[in-house]
Amino acid sequence: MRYSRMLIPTVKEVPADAEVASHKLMIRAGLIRKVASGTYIYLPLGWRSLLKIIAIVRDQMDKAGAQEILVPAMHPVELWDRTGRSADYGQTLFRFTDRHGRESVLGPTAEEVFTSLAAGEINSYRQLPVNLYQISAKFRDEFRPRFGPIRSREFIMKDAYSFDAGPEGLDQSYKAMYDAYCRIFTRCGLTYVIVEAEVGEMGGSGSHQFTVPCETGEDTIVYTEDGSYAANLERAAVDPPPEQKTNAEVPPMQDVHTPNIGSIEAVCKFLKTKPEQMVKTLIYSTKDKVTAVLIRGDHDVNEEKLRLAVGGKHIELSDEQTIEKVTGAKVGFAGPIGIADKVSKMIIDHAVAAMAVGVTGANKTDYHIKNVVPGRDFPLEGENVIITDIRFALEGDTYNGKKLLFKKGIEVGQVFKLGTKYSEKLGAKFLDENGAEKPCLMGCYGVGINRILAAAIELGNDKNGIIWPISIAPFEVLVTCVNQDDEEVAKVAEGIYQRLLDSGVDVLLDDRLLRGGVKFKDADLIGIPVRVTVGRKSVADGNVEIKLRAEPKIQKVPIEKAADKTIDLVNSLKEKLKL
RNA sequence: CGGGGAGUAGCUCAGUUUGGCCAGAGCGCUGCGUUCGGGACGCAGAGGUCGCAGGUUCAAAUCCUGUCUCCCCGACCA
Repeated sequence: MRYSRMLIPTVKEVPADAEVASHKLMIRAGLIRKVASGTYIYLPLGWRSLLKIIAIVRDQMDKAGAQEILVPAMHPVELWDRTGRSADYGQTLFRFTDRHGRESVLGPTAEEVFTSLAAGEINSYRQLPVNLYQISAKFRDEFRPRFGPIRSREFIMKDAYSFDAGPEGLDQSYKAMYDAYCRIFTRCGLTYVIVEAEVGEMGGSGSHQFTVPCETGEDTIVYTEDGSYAANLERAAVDPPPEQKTNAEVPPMQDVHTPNIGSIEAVCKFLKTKPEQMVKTLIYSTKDKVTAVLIRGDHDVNEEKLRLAVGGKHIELSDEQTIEKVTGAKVGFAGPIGIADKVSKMIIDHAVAAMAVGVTGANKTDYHIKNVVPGRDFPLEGENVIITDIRFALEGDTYNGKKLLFKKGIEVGQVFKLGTKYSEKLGAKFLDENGAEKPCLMGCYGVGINRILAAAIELGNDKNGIIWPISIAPFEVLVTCVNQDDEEVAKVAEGIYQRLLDSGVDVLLDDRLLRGGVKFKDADLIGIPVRVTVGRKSVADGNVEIKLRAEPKIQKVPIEKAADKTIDLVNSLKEKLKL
């Protein structure tokens, strides 16, 4: 391609609404433009990179035995109602009504559609296993789209769904995808970590998340230094803290007047105590039941862990009315004393159970209680009392006695063992060799195509611009003709360009009638891995210059050897990515 | 949805406090000339319903009301 004919609108000024490096550079290098909040146009350079990522993903999926299909982005809402996810997904699900009044959703993922396909077409164990995938636009009405393409409302995802006859088969399918993902991310030039992940609203029995560590990531991964444990924050388990003992006998509970002081912070200031001495009592609701949740003042509830503690049901904070009804007090003054009888379950974080004494709400507006002793003043055992781990890990907590460390990252892929959640609800059943009807065991596997692009830029950039891994760079080689108006120079550049083209190299020729400085700045900004510089200076000596974007070194090469040398460099860069 | 901020030229922004001067600057764009290996310079030019709708006023980018959009922080989220 010729630069002079391409739409590559680079900009000097840093865009006002971009925060992170990848977002800024994608705009500056002319890869994307925003259309509306969370929706982006991919311009020629950006789209070329996405296509290369897609090609890598497709290649690896096909090699892993999966088959590509395409399903509609528009799904009838009934499918989502049948699995209950229409409600569970809540407002993140884009919905619309057509002229006949039929309600549809824009697919944020496609378990329902793939499973209903399997329900119709797969009837026998002889057809299993099967793994189907698509690469297509997905839609999520994010609460807050941000960081450009890292969290957008429309994005491209590769989603695969495996169907197996038994658990061993599922394990194999899962492993095949897991291994394919490792190859995909390696070939895309990413460094990544694999962590245990929570299954969330997906449902199922196990999951791994592929995350690219970088400062600007939205995900937090939790790991031990020795590498024996790694999980994402939603999942990360913590040890119960050692039981605290007090030497002295704790005096009886005592009400304290705390007018209009409801927040942990305010109460601590007022009572001159610390958040870790407080017990927060939160009222949660499932569909029809109310649960009291006790957690230490300095901890936060991990709703995924909480969801598991109540048997995997959807759970959310109760509304104000319910809280006031249960506690008999305004929001901010809930406490554990005497509440066990008023709720269906009382779930106590094990850090609370380990406390010797604490401060709690009094279930009385404007009052708190001092000298509360777990076990003495509220029950630690009983039919409806559960003591477990329901909080988010904090840096410095331990798991299996080892200190937990945190790292930020961008999630680029996740694999799930779904089991029979969807196949049962949507009737994806088959007859086994004994003629017995069984639901398929499913797995699902997602790759965020756009996020790979963003993550690669987060990892590969300097103050001058992007530094692409060659596998997903919009072009492999840039031939910069420094003096386009000099016939001799232009001819040399053109010759090298043609030879590279003929050899199948993905090459861009900067043939614009511009000053050298502008071309060099653009070259660094768009970050093509190999640059061949053709200018009067060196052509006079019969040479051109070859430079890698990632390295400062410039080497002079005779004109006639330039193309071959360039091809060698391209091949060695590809080799490093195991291509 | 709660809190904060912003909408003025293609882009980045000034002007709004205290209504009145022709609605401005830099970058980008067009033409001409000089320049030409790290975002050159000079001259000439094009480009704006000041987010939108009402209102107040002799007069509104500026004041008032409503509304839309975008960004940041938070809760939520594969």
